[in-house]
Amino acid sequence: MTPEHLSSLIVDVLNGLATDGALTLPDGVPTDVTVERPRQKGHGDYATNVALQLAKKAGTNPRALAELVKAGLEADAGISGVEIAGPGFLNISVDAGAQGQVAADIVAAGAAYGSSDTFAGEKINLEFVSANPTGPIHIGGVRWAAVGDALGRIFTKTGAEVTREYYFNDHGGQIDRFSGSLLAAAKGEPTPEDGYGGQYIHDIAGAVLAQRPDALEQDSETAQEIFRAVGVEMMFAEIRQSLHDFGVDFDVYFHEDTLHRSGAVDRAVAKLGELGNTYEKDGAIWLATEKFGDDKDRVIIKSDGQGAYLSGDLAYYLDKRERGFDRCFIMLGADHHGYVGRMMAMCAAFGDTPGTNLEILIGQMVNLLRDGQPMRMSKRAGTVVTIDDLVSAIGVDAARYALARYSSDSNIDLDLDLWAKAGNDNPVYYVQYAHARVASLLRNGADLGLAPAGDDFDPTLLSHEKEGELIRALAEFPRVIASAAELREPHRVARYLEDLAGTYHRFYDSCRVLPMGDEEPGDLHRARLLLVAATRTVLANGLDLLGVSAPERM
RNA sequence: GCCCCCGUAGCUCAGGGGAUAGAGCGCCGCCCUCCGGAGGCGGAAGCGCAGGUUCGAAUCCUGCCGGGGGUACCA
Repeated sequence: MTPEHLSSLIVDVLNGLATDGALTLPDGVPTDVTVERPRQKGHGDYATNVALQLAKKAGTNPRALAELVKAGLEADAGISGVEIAGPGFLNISVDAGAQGQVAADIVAAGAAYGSSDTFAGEKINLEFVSANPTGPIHIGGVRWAAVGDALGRIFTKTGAEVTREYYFNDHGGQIDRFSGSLLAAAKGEPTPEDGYGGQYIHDIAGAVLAQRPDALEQDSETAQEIFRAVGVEMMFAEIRQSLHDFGVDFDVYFHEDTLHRSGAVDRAVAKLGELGNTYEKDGAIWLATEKFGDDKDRVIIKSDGQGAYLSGDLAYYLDKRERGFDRCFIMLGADHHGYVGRMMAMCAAFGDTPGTNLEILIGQMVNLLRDGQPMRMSKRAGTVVTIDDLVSAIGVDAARYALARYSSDSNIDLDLDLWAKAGNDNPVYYVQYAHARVASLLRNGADLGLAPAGDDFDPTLLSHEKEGELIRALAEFPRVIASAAELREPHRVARYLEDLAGTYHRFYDSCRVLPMGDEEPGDLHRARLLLVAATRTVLANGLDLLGVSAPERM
């Protein structure tokens, strides 16, 4: 008996009452009802507030409706008891056998456990990181590397077809400044006024020269073009490598430049014009975004004929839609939240539905602390903290977990000393350690010739209070994933795993799993071993959703 | 000025309207006769302020206070 089963059972009961005429709901019976785990002991294994929710619509009082539902539920063999409490809550106790069976089901499902069809049939495009190829990925982009990739895994787990995409801004003025900076560095000249500083510029300039020793002998326009083409390619390769090392590989690396070269920008602008959403003013072409909720209209083709930055986004969005993505996600840092209004307006200007066809997620800022002090980052001072710096400081697992365990709505301070520590106060170790302990216990069982219970499994053996709590925690996993997907909040998975680790520890403390001393191995040992195996499955599957390893030993 | 995010325990943070608000760390007091003490049990301690909606608000709405980030024919 999982919460999902219980929920549909309650719906069945409500439908039965409606058919019998005992219940009249103007809006019909809901297809889904809330089933939650009460935090209070004595409130049953599960609780539902359906009677409270529906009483008013049904023209009855909550407790009277609760009585009807109670009678229906008690008829089911998987339910051992139902009580009505407070204003009309139904507190439901589940039969130990029906509950214990969940452990076997989890082990049988294995790596697939937690999957659902919540987003089945959805073609989802996730665009994230998309850091400019003018320097290494800095910490702001890394947050979305961790969270965006986890979100992709979560969507996949809930049945969606996911494409991860990186938009590579290799067009426009900043690229000119980047190549100008490389050229200056190669010549030994100071960094141009509006250029990029930092050691990496010199490194790349040197690398370009090594590849093209003739570069400085060309006229300055040709030379700059060499530095642009080769430098951007090098930067791009470095970014891809860093992301790969971080465990994030994109399906599509999309080059902005191709949109301008292929005429895609012109077509997108023309299309918006046909829809009556552009106009000319002061020699520029404007997109009428204000009527779609933006603060003001935006230039898309500048008066010099060049596409403004937004023009690439228009064409890119259109391209994604033409490739069949009904849901396009763009993940941005809080320093770009000002784009949301114009992007959503742009989406509407194409005749699409903002919030459905286009969804923009904003991640707040990340600060890094070392020795309790914030690491001040400045591009000019060359003190940018990159993805590689973070990984070398705390490792990939800790970095990904640390960035994924907080709501993206919160700005966070990551204490590098804490996250580098092998200890209980480091949440990633807390969860990974639980997995390692579980794996160790299963190994020890195997050494004793004890395997988790198989076909002979008697689920009623798992009737201890702590066993029930652990099983119910494990049974939550699919719902946690589904809600993480629906709310676009991967941190829920991390928090769940931390709770699960605690629940497991309490089970382990109360319930001896392996035989003690010369005790004869029995069915209870093997049943508990099955429950331990189920726990391992969930911990491993959960960590995998975050892109964090599940070590066998630590 | 206007826009976005945040304000919950000493600290870092969870809590998608529900019953007595949680976790980890820190603090106080306990538990090692065997499966990993990176563990378990108990205790002290909290929703920024003021209104509103609701049978019910940390959660939704409004205002204020405090912190962070934005507000280009740059990309």
